[in-house]
Amino acid sequence: MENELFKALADPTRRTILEKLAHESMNASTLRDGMNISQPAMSQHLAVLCKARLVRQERQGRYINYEVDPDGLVAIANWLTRYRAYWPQKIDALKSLLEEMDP
Amino acid sequence: MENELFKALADPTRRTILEKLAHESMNASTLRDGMNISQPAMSQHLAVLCKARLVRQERQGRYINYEVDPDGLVAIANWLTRYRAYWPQKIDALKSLLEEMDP
DNA sequence: AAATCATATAAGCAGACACTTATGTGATTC
DNA sequence: GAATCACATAAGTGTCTGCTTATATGATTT
Repeated sequence: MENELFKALADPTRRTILEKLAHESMNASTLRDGMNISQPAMSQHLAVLCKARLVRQERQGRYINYEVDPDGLVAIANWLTRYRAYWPQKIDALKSLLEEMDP
Repeated sequence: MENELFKALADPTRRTILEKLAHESMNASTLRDGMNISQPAMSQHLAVLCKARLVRQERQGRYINYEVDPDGLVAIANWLTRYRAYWPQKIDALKSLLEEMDP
């Protein structure tokens, strides 16, 4: 759902979590390193991100490994397409996005 | 600022306003048509959207005309580029985004 | 210049949200 | 199978947010 997606992204702590996961998948405890946040808080944030399909989990023995879920990102891109008429002529941001993808 | 951007988009009423403006620029009073919302509420929402650079205003005689501001949209696209490694092979959403733009 | 009309601000309130501590669950290891 | 360890849920609290009504601002029109 669209609302869950944007609400999930509205919190800076969750965006930080997402960015960390984009760099490397890891479990919840490792995610906490360097972030001044309690264990339940991290658990709650991850639940919100999972529900928004921005993150997905996969049990890995004793730990649960969290990783970026492309589904949520695609949903944002889809949302952005509604405003394609308003892109400026120079779309550097989109250009770089494209260069990384196979046509 | 990134936080203002996502917080602005986190509210469904504001996303509705943005979508209406994407279809056609208009003033605040016209925007209210069909939306069960008070005049001050609309004014406050527009202020938030303007601050996030998703909407810009331009006085037009007696009215103020509001329109989509590409700056905010580009900022989202920029943010998305951080996760380009996670795009799936089939990127229909992005494809359609590109097809509308001149290379 | 006075009146009018579109928009902005003030003040206050109810609900949502992010955080905490305490406790529960559930898989793994010894 | 009992202990352990990662993670989830419960319950409570302060703050933020979006809404309202009332009032102010500020440009336009007569």
